[in-house]
Amino acid sequence: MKEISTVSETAPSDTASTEPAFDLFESKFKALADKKRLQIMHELTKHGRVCVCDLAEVLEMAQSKLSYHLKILLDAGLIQKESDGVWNYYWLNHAEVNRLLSEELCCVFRCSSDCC
Amino acid sequence: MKEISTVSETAPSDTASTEPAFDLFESKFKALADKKRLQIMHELTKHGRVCVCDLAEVLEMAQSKLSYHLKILLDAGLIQKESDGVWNYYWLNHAEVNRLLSEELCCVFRCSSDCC
DNA sequence: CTCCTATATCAAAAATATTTGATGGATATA
DNA sequence: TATATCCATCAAATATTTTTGATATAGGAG
Repeated sequence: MKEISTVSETAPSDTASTEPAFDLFESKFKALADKKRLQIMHELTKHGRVCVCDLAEVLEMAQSKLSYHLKILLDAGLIQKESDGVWNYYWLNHAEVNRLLSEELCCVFRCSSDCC
Repeated sequence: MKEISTVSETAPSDTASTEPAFDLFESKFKALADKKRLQIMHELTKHGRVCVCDLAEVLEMAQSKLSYHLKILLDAGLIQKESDGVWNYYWLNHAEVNRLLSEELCCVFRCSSDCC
């Protein structure tokens, strides 16, 4: 063990309770940590409010798989949902996305139009 | 299938080749998608350049596990490394973190001091 | 040289996440 | 009512990640 510790200088009360909500961040980054889901987010960025059947067509993804991934994004609060009869529409939760991601990612996820 | 497609209006050339580098983003978000690794990032945010043995002590994490997670962060380009004799030091790659994450996350990961 | 510490890496086990195909409920349409 | 579409959910099969304990390497101290 190193003798001169640069770590223990912090207050001893610097423990779990005062730490940020890593669980929450973890779930959000987990939701982003998948190429398929990033593609979904990107489609929503480009097209706004899209129904599941159109998404499935554009992304060439099996319906049940798409449903699975949409649920993960929804549970993480990154997208929002609304039903209209038989159709279910999804769109980005821009507030949440902006809260999380840098402006540099705006071309990909943050804005719906030409912000870059 | 819905009759009035709002999707097919985009150019037909709107396919894979013109899409963002989702693979790259995936790997970076994957690296962030773990509570342990977020804790590591947070420690580096707070303390700057830290050696592995100190990190292991603060985080109460087995050495081999810590090594595993550090490697994932390093491979994702989120942290950087330097050896000094037997000791290996790690610190945040602020440029990369800022490129990825919002300013709102600065208290957690982006800045080393009181920027919020 | 010998011993000790710091750290990476490896392989097996355990835990999680994803894919797939099937099923069922809800709504629309004839 | 009968039938078709949209979509969520479920269970089983796969695939990927993480943990764990053991081992290996390299640098310092004596």
